[in-house]
Amino acid sequence: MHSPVRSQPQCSAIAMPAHAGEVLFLEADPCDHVYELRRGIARGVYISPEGERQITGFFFAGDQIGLPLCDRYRFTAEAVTDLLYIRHSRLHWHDALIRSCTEDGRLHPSIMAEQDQIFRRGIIVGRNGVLARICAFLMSIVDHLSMDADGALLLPLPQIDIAAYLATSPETVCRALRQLREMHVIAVPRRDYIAITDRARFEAIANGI
Amino acid sequence: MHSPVRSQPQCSAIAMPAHAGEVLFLEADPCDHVYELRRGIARGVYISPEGERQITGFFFAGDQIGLPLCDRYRFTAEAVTDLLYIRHSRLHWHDALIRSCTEDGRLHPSIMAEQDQIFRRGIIVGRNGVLARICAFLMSIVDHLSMDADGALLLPLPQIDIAAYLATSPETVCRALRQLREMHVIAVPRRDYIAITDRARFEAIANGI
DNA sequence: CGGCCCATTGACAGGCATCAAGTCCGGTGG
DNA sequence: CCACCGGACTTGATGCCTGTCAATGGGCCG
Repeated sequence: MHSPVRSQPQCSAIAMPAHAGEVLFLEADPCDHVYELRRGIARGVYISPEGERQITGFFFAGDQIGLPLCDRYRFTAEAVTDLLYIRHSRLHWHDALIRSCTEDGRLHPSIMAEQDQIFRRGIIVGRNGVLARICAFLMSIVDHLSMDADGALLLPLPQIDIAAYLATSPETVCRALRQLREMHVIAVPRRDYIAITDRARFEAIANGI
Repeated sequence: MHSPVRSQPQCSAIAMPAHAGEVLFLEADPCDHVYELRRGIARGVYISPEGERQITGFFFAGDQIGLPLCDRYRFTAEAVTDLLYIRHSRLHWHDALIRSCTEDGRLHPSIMAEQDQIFRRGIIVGRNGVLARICAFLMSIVDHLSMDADGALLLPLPQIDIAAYLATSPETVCRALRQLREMHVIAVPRRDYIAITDRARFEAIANGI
């Protein structure tokens, strides 16, 4: 069966743009495409039947979003910042999977990466104490953040989204960040920037003191 | 279509027993085997560096435990009740995966099942309100429970484990169950049995009123 | 029968959600 | 260039939820 409509051979050559807030795909849509993020940050959003909004994960450059493990997307994907992404067809991704399976003898790394992320959020949200949750969350994404000249990390995530990820309220996130600032564990030199000033204590809090 | 995976003469012929509390494998052990549960209930346990214990999921008859997506198990697997299980070698499982991949054109269902379970716990734990968490949890496992003659479901899970799954305390679980009983949403005819007496309200609570 | 673990219940304090203002910032339009 | 506007962030006050500690009861197993 050859690819129907969207058989762009140059498919992976052109990165498409998306503006902040834009929707890549909706929950329960048939997963016909895998989105490979090239630049920017995206979020996975799950909305319960009554409108409770949870963020199931954040995606960074290099991540694959919306793997077709089942027929329909389990969450909605939205751009947090402006994006560049590439859209692979489901079949193309499936071929790559089988190739990686038979050649390397291991599963496509993106499957593990996706599951790892979901698993990690479960553990983080399962902690009690907002300080621990925030520090654990920041630790889990710190490797994906770009560092400024003076050592500050660019963190372009609205606190609303952090709250939705950590299953708490924006006010609580704000207060927790202030507390960390007053403890001299982190610093916020500029808007959207954060610096970890006391790494040891930071990790201690993340792991539950 | 002939029966797919289960044609192993020796391997799958003998189901091994395990007693309640027994460990199947430990977190961070190399995942050399996949455990197929035939009878009983098992739990996945994650223990944080400081000893905080979370249950990442429950496994029922038919489930595959410990898929080798990465090199090492991400959680410890323990028997909740007495078990019967079959242990497949990693290679054997991998072969079955590739076969299912190339023949059916879809991934091994167990991968999806595992990810589904992890995802669902994240959503459940992310809710606030213990009543909602408990009802959502029970809804998610009710299909795996066997029903008694009088319509009561066998639920052989200690409240301690339910609490560790829901990221709360055993006392809170007990109080929440009592509250549901007083609301006539559930009934507890015998120890380890539960009956849902008001399905509509039950689902309403599970979904957040 | 004794011991142990689990379930239950009560008392209490602390954390966090919620509501309500107020402030800051970037963007837009005049 | 400036004024305006809307959204995000911040802060305070308040009450409920739930975690914690402690004690009791109950069932199971040795």
